Amino acid sequence: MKIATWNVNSLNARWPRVEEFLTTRDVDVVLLQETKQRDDKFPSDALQELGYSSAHFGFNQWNGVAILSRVGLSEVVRGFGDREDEEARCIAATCDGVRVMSCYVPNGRAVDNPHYAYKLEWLETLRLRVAAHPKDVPLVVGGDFNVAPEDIDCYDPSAFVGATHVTEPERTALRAVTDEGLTDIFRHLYPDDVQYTWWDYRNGSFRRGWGLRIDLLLCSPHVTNRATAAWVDRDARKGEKPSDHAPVIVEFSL
DNA sequence: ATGTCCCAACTTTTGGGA
Repeated sequence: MKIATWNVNSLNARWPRVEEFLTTRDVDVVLLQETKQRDDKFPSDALQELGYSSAHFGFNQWNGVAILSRVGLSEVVRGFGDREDEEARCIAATCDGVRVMSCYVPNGRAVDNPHYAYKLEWLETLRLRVAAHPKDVPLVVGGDFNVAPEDIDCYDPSAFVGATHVTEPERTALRAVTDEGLTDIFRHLYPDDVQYTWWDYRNGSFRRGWGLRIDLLLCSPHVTNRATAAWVDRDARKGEKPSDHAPVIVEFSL
């Protein structure tokens, strides 16, 4: 089984690349973030024609998350349901016995911005949802976490002093999620590999190798113990109209 | 530090977000 996560930065703008990905990468489940769509604009029919059932959670031009699956999709839960002004940042479903969650963690914007506190709160809510998950059901929590877990996941930690994505509170909040029994599968399989998943559109960051590894697949032991490989699909960051994020894929034997 | 991209809108340029 192959599960991918990909922040597409607008599904509408990215449709040709998403279609290319689905027809060439042979993935069973895809977790999307930043679809930037309302549910009624989501291309579920076009996805079905490509062989994927889908579920989407989106209110407007911001955020938006989805799950695509060609191995079944049931028990869909949209969002956390924890606040009146909830944003579309989380959706869960069961695909072939694996519970998957597609997460778009708030960016945080700046350490002194209210959005940063919101980011930490959001991660704590995610931790509670993971803690409440039955331990006998395989779980993969994937998405754009907007946190580089360690310095190895940042092209230049000195350039990020005082910036979001690398601060200790963010890393601690992310670690609190994984401490509930999940494993950052890429780092687990390749402890020393330097790989990034996001490069700013500006400054020629991709060409210069200025990236961060902020898109993660957090796996429960059932999946972690059966994982055979994980990789970043850097080719998806190249070519015509790419997202600023590359997909991350995990392969495991059910 | 900021060389881009994407979206909405009292749209053909601007502002917000990343």
